[in-house]
Amino acid sequence: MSGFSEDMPFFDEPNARPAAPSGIAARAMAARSTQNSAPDYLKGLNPEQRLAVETTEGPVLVLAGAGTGKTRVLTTRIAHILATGRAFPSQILAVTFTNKAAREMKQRIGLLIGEGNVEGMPWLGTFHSIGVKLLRRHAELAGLKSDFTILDTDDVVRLIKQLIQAENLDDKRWPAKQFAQMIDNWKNKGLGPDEIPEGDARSFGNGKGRQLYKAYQERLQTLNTCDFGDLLYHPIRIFRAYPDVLKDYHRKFKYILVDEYQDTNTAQYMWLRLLAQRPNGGRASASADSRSAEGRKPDRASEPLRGPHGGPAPAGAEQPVSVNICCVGDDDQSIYGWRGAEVDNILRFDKDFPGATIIRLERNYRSTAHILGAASHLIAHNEGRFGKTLFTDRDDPEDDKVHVHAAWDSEEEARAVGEAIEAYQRQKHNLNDMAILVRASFQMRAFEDRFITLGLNYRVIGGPRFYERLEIRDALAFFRVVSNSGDDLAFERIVNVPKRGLGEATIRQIHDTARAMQIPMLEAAARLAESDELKPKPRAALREVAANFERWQKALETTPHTELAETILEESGYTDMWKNDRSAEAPGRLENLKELIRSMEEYESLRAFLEHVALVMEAEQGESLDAVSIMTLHSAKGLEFETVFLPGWEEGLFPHQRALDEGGRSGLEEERRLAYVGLTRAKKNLHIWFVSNRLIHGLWQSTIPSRFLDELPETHVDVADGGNSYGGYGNPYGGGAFASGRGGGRQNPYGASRFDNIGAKDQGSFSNTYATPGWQRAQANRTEATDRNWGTRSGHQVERIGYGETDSGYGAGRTSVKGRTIEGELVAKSVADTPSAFKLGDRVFHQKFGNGNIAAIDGNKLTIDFDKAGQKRVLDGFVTSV
DNA sequence: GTTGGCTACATTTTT
DNA sequence: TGTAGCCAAC
Repeated sequence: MSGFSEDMPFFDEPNARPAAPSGIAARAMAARSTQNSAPDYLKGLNPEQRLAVETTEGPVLVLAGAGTGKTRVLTTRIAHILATGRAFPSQILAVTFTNKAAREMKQRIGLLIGEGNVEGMPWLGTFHSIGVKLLRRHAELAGLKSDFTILDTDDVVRLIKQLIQAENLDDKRWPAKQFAQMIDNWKNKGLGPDEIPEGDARSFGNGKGRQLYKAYQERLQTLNTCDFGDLLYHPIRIFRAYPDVLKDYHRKFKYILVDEYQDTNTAQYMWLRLLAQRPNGGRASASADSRSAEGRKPDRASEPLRGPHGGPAPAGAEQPVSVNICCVGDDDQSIYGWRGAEVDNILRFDKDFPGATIIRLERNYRSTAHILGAASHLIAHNEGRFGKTLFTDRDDPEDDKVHVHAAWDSEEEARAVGEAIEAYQRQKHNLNDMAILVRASFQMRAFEDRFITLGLNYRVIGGPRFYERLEIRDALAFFRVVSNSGDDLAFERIVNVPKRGLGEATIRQIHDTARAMQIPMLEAAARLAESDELKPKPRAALREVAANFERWQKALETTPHTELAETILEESGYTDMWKNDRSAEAPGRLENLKELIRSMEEYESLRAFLEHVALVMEAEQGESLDAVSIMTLHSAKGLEFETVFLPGWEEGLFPHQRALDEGGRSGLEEERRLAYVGLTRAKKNLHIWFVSNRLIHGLWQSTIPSRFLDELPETHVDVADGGNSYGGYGNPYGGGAFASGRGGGRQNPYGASRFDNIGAKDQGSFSNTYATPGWQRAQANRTEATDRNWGTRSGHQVERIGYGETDSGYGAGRTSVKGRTIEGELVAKSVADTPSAFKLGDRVFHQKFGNGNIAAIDGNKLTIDFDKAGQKRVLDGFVTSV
């Protein structure tokens, strides 16, 4: 039943501690016992870090502030467990959130313990990759075969769309994408179709939500596939339904480590608890030093699994005891609440794992005292946190304060940031050491434009990835069908690629046949090709397709997979299709296909490769180029840079209006944590910017400085760009003007911000950048540079890490302006319906663009021909009659 | 099967 | 304002 395979030798291991491993570990132990001095790997740890490493038994929560050596603690802890012979590698489970983190840990552990020296590695990976590993072993318990494939989000949406249509629902009214999101949310909470709240079920598809969810799960099963959520959800269900399976894992894993615990969602939490909590008296807790038993409080002990449907722990009435679980995280860096992460998981750790040791890492090795001071002061405005105060011994009077700058609008902001970067560059700073971290991706555009004109190398990180490119998906679809002929979604994607004259009608017919006979579409296609139900042309085409796949599937056993992959792309006519394509992207796509084949070499089989692609969506990129990084604050988590620029600190953008509207106070707190993450990325230099005018949805809006600026402590901040009255530092951090209630209706309740007047000095300088040659060149260049993933223009290089050809939308910003105060006036009303007080041809004045004549009026939106700035659309509230 | 015009929408994103 | 996605028309 348990289906353990050969690489789990521990079943024969004695119950007692394993014999000490060989190699470095043994030497470490020897060194320890003979000289009574710490082994090498412990050297250089501070006392808290060392405590976190050496407290191996019982539940431990390490609250690791930004830059306090979190990864080091985790990896050293693993090394320590191994070196002291507490466990074999295979008895350690280490979970991370991202592949990047997993990779980094693997590397570091390899360095610490010497790769060749230990038999096997710990189970180290992302929740999802470990989920796959588990699920492959017990696939049959989830109604799958062990060679199941993993669908990507695109497939999921297409599948759901089919189901919605099959239910005769209007797929416009009930968007598949939305439902996919709902399913994902449910799975993130560990909810199956029968467990979702009635309200949820009713809210979609004329009350057919539950039915659709069920149909979806059934469909996945017949296709022998999983979605991402299933990788967590199935193991949880298996653990619950088959206690003996779970028990095997209880015996297996003696030590569990979790990275970024603040980001766990409910499902991940359940998964962890199932693995970590075991029946009392079980031998699994034998190694515990009894701390966990002693300190147990009654409250949660009888409630083994929290959550709406957290059934009883498999062990029944026995009191659960947790293993040696060590979670590392930082509640102040929890920024993924919007996708289901529960900060609460970390805040409640000591209740969930009674008797937990909590260790704080507060000594920061990254940033200057000014940066830390600013960050700490800001984050202190949040309630509901463990409370940590980062400190550093560093005390260099040369260190710069945190700079706050004002700019008139986003262009000026980009220009000024560009200048600052060039200034640093002149002081021999590397571009690689600088980063611009934005709240929303639409902000990136201004910087890109500017840097292209300047010829400044930059690198955009984030966005759609390698595997999401059209040609990669197509190629993978071919491979998937070869690997799993039941993968109808992949089949549908490529039956008619390249074009073979198989239109909708034929595909429908294949579909229907497949459904009727309960066979995969590929097989149905093969049968149809042999029948006379089709017209000669599609029939011949199908016959060829079927013959191709049959041949490739046979070849799978005999041909090396890279070779086969190449053959498939050749024989299917796919490569030719792009070779014959004259469009600009075609060569790049062929290049990507080559890259794909090349990357397959590292994997031992086609299946292994497909799994890798499904789980690891990032394209690994060399960073040979010296370039400024531009990315969102979210993707900056975990990174550090010498110099950091944080533009766009304005109300509505940061904190984002939507976070405020939808998340209320907790939304605001998450935004604040995001700000904290941003601040703490900087090692030495930190520059924050805000503008007074921003173009949002094509309209110029006046903005007010972010409340977060007022939350920065005066002592560590230097407000740059002098020359104007900032109204002194009156009411610096406005004592909780917004600390109560959820945002309140009005946006600027702390009116007396010390930043209110900054930027005003620019009034009257109608910098007409649009008309400059520079701007126009930037426009022209932009298209060219962004069309390719790698644009090389006259020595200037642009790198897009993870960006595919779909340059996913710049347009973004704020959805609604309701309730938003602009220059002291509530705009909501005027946006809605108040007709403009102006007439066509009126002469008006605008702060940014100067004088002009009204060319068109659309409600309160005016199109104005400005004398200098050309035609612009602005809200009527921003112009005055002349 | 492609193309153009229309509409809806515009935060963050991993796996 | 920009764009993606969809449908109707060639």
